[in-house]
Amino acid sequence: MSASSDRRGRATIEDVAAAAAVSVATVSRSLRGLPNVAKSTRDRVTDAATSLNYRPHPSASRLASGQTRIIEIAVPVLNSWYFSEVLAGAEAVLSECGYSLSISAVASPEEREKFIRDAVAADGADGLIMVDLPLDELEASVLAESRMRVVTAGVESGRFESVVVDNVEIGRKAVRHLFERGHRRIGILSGQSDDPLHFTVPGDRVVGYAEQLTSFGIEVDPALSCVGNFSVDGGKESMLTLLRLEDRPTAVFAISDEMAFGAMAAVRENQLSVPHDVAIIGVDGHDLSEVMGLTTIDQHVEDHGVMAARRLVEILEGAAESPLHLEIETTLVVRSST
Amino acid sequence: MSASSDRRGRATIEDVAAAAAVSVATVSRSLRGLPNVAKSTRDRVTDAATSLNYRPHPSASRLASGQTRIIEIAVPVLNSWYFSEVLAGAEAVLSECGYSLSISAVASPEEREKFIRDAVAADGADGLIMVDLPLDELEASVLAESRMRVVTAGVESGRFESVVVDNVEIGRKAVRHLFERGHRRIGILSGQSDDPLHFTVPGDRVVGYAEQLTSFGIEVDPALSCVGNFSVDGGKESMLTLLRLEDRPTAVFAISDEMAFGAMAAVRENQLSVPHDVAIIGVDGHDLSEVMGLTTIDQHVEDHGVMAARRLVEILEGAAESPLHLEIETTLVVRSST
DNA sequence: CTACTTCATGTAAGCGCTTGCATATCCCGG
DNA sequence: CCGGGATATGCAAGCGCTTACATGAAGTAG
Repeated sequence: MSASSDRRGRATIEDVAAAAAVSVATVSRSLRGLPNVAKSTRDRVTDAATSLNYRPHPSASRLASGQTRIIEIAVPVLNSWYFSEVLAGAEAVLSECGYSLSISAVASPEEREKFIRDAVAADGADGLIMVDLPLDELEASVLAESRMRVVTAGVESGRFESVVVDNVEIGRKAVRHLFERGHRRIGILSGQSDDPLHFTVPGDRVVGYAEQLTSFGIEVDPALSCVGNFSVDGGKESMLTLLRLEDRPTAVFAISDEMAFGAMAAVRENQLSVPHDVAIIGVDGHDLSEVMGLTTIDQHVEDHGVMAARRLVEILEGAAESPLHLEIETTLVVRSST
Repeated sequence: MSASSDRRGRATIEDVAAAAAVSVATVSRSLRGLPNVAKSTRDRVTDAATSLNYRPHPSASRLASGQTRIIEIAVPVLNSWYFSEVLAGAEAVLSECGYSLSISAVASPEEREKFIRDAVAADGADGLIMVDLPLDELEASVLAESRMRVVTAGVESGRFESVVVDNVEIGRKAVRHLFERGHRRIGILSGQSDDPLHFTVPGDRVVGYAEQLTSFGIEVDPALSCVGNFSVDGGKESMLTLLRLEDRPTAVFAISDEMAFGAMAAVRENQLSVPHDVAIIGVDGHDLSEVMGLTTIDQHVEDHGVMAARRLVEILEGAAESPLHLEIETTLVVRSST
């Protein structure tokens, strides 16, 4: 109505100031809850802001304050059960705390390196959550020197806080469970363990598997170890390979539930039954594991996101930062597949 | 080293200008590829920028230019197969085109309304993709009056471009397929169809189901219709209900693959077999449908995200905007469940 | 050789906020 | 009745860019 709404739609802090008959400084202070504002003034400002449907312009306040209230989150891929759980957990706490979440898919180590350089140089976020993206020395120091606070999830980084699970223990747990069920010939479907800087999770689980077997006095048979690619298909292919063995395993540890699903399908396709002919245990606590009757080691994935986000917010709001590694407990959920 | 790197880490446009011995205006023009810059100058500037590892400060250039190169994407939930596929598709094209992706989970109509008001008032993005979030009249006009360009996915909005599938046709297709397989008593597992402003997809699929049955001269039996909640568990529960019927269906149309998975589990739990006792068809083209042997109507979900993002970018780069509804074809994939 | 174009570059005014500092007001004890 | 410390508010200088406009340097035609 009045002359204030000239600039198509958006009300600025000046409009509010005019409406409340105060200076823009007072509006800024009032709206952000800073001290030394008279109650009556603050009310007047709040009313004016409300009636104008005013929101501070994000870019302007970011530029002026140097804080963006944006959190970047980088994941290897988006369309995967695991990462969308993490994302969901992180989003819930971040939006609750008034942060925006900006996501990027960072598939390869090259992309990762570029992502980090760009992110740091552009300086567009207050914080960064790296999910299952191991950092090399250079990347870590580039990040450490930036204004951004960093929390990693899924992998430890040494220089930043992280939320992790004990993947070695997961491997042990799985073997222990199968051993208790009477299995002695235990196979494993793992992920690609080639590049330690690409993805360390599979390696650790394999280590735990081998460790526990050894401590049970069982020799680790390389023939029983198959490398899939963390996918349903990968699990299926690998399982088919194992089934073709003369002396095939009586139980199989799939290092992810999705691989386990593939494995179950492979077993059934061979007219064999789970768990009678082959017992299968997975890792994740995937939505579908219950309905599939899959025994799994639940790693409470959504909590990874929740914890990482929570910790990052704490750090940003001033909590002491210590390169501590928050460990999420895993729980064995026994179902009909073992 | 030199006096330029005073401001902890970040190089500003002034540093670049100084290094290249030109004005900041020239740096800006050079780096953004604007015309009227001598080749030699542009090279000098580019070199300086590279060696300083300079990136324009996002907030500053956003404030000055009025463009953010941020796209908001709102989905009902993040941890769902469907939405993470959409997200993955959108992210791929947006990052390719140099946009950042900011995500929000918007669960209820109330949150949706708040989300829209905030987004418009804050004016923090150039564009917005609303996935499976129907807009009421007021919301649509609030959005229409904003600076943001909007594309919807999953639902048509009338006022904005959208990418959709023909959900009625999906219902028909499913019934047609089951009919051709000889089934006459066909049940349906649908989602909650109560609130048309909450989610319209289930309703349309039910309509197609009913339509096709009718046109085959089969009366629609309300007893064969069960409302789940788009989840595996929902599908399982609903299926159990149907199985308890005296005259149970010989085939069931689950309006999502995840519900179909639940249904398959329910059937097996009753010592019955799929497809012998009950045939099941789903919708989605879920990653696991192949391994589960589920017949499904693939709706190429990732493409929804790709198309929505692509169209939004086109609009932002100046393409004519027409409230057209880009329709993604669906394809029946027959497997062992029918 | 001059007048008029073009093209290249610089100048400076914002963009809408935040925030350090200055100013004004009020209340209290002496 | 006055000085001084709180408390409340305003002033104005940025934050790091973009961009309209002014200026300068060449080139071109008459």
